[in-house]
Amino acid sequence: MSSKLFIFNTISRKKEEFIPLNPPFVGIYVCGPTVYGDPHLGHARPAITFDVLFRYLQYSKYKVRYVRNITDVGHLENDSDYGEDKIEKKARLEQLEPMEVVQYYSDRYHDFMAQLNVKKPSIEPRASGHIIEQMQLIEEIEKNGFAYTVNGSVYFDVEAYSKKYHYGKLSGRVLEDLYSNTRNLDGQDEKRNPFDFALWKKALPEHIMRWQSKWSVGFPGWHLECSAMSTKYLGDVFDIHGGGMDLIFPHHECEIAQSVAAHGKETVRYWMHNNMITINGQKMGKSLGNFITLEQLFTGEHVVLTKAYNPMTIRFFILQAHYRSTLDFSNEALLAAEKGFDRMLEAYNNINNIKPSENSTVNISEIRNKCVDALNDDLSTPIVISCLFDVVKTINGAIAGNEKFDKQNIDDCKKLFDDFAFEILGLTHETNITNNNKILSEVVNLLLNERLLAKQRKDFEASDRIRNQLTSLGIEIKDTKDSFEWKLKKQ
RNA sequence: GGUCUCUUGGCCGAGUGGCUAGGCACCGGUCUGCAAAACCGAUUACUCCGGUUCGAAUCCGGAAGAGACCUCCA
Repeated sequence: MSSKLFIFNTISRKKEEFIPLNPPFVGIYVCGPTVYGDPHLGHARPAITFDVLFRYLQYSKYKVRYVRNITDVGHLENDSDYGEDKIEKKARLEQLEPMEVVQYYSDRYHDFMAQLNVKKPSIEPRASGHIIEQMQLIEEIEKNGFAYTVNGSVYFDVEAYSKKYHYGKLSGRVLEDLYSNTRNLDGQDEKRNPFDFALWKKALPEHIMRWQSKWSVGFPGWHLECSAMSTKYLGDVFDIHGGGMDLIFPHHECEIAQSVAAHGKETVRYWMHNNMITINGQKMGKSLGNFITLEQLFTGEHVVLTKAYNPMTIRFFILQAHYRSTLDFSNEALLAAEKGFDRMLEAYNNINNIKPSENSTVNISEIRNKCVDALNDDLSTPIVISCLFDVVKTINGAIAGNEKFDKQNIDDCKKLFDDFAFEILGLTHETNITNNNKILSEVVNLLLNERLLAKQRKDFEASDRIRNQLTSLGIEIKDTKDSFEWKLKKQ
């Protein structure tokens, strides 16, 4: 089978072989969060998707520079007419500096991403730290004749641009359609055309974040930061740009236009977009009241959840779907994922209990090849997981005596999980609470030894009483031939 | 309204022109004093209507339903 990585390039709408510009180096830029709100499921999906890409490329011996930005400028506009940002409102009410809000939610984001075992990017630039670069970019665009200034605000001239280049090539938009379909919102009379977008915006008196520029005291347009920061850290042309599908238009379309307008060429070679998340089949949205933050997920405090889910369950669940499919969250689906993932870890822990035999009935290298092929086929993590479950089945079969592993199989099997489940998919073993709490562990062993004695003298009433009480406390008991095993069940 | 995408068994979710992933649930069996776990086995699919084909859930056309985006909002 092929050992080449293919990824779906949004701009060509095809799977393309991934060939880095300067191997072994790979540059990736992913749109990170706007840190004015608590991190939610919509943040987890791109973070995990591109984390797996990052991990897989590193596993494949590439030297990857992964840049994921923090947006902390441009969205603080204090517009009391409509659509006021709740966080901004809160910041204002509590008399916080915008940077305090930014710091708080950046920390929250980092904390939750760490819980999801998302690796830190190589560079995490902030828009507010790159105002000069953004101004320089505007000047380039201006110099090339693709921008105009009105009342201290600078706008990108889409019409001028589209005479020379193709505006809409990423999203498939047609300019003529945009003429007729773009809504006319208030406060847009400065623009020549409704689809023009701001490069620099003059600050209103009540606007908090503002910088001096040659055009006005103001702030950069919201598409600009990614164009400026990606090329600053990854070069004029770089390999992969990722983000959520909702960013394709207008955000990424505008990024392309800005870069081409400034440099005369496109900067991104492969565009990758993850699909959205739904809750019980419905779009997740603040207005619909079905918005689930990561904190709510981890504590279980949300109407659609019956219990708390730990971060690895969420990660596992997200990876069970392909990143370009919509993924539906429901309590039932999460329960199923939790159980399945537990079973997988249980089997992994049981590898050590397999007694090696002379011959073998399993073929681990074949499954390993399937895993590699799956990842090479546009990061098909669901297939990798299904392959791992095939191994789970053979491990359990070996314990039950239906399969035979030789010494090499056992090592290969362990390596397979270590590489694919843990290193590349980034799942982690649960820390076994029995190891962390010696006293609990010894008390449970004590009780179960008493139960064993009761069983031996056929006092089943006593033995069942001990078992039932321990079970109701959340301890799962497994009887073996002459002994027992136990573990703590999740809440 | 425009552009695009999707529609798989009780639930989630892969996939390919014919050999019918995987997880969870359910059912039967093995094991067990009884359970649990595990193992073995069975059952339930491809929204609808046409067409292409020896053969389509997979390709083409149409219908219905769902979703995404349509500008300063991630």
